[in-house]
Amino acid sequence: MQHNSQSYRSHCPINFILESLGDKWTLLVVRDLLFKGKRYYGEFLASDENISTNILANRLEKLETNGIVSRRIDPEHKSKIIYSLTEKGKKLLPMMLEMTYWSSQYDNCSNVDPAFAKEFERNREGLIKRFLEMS
Amino acid sequence: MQHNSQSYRSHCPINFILESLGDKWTLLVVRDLLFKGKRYYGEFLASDENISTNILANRLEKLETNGIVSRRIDPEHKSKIIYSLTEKGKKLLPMMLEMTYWSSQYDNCSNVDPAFAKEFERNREGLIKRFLEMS
DNA sequence: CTAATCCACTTGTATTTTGCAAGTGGATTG
DNA sequence: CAATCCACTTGCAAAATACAAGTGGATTAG
Repeated sequence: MQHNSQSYRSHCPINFILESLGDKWTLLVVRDLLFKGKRYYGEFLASDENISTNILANRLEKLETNGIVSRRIDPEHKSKIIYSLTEKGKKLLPMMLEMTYWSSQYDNCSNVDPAFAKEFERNREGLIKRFLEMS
Repeated sequence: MQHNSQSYRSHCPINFILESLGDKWTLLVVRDLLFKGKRYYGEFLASDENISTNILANRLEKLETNGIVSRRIDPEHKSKIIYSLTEKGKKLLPMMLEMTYWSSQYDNCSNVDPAFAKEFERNREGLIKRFLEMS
């Protein structure tokens, strides 16, 4: 499941990120962690896109293997597991915001707050900082 | 193959971009158009990652359907087809540069020029403009 | 103390997508 | 006019995905 340096198709940076995150589900988990404050398996399962439980388990495992997500036991409920983003995971924020901005321009049913696009154009750095403090 | 507004799993912007571009191959084609000046089917086929010809044909079709890539006949060789990015496709550049920057930080075999990361940190807007003029 | 419930998964199976090899058909070149 | 180039298409085996059901340990309710 994990890559060693020889198993990559190439060392192009675009290819590198695609081999870690390039599928239809993985970034939805990152989104839930980054923007929606989700932390539990059951919370990811409950997202609008209806991810299946085996796919979710597999993606969380890959994300942990790749050092993007970490797991720990909830100290208050010892049968629960808390997922969170590592530093490496949090550094995906600027890319995620660019994705959000692009989609807000081209999805005519987008649920992005129109104020976001304006704020992003006007004060991108400030927005990034604010989101980082949140997460 | 194409989406209508009801067929999306959700209207989350991250989900929107994933449904257009979220797989292990599509963005490699965008990369070749954006950064490598490729224009012909055979050039995409020849990339380092070894995309299969049926997958390439399928992804080019989806990209065209989604308005990210356009096709025209090469006026100088009428049996050749030139692929190029639309405006919508070119607007993926900032996201692609964020991906490149992230990978350059975390792939220890990255082939990204170390000067890129420094320039990106120092003068992101200028870099984006320069790349856009190129493409 | 015990039964029911919650939680984070795992398992099984049908369907879909992918990867690989080979082939096609029209335009161009020699 | 035969060979080659180009942009695909086809067939098939292997892998990944979707959906439904089940599991096993910890917590809660009575």
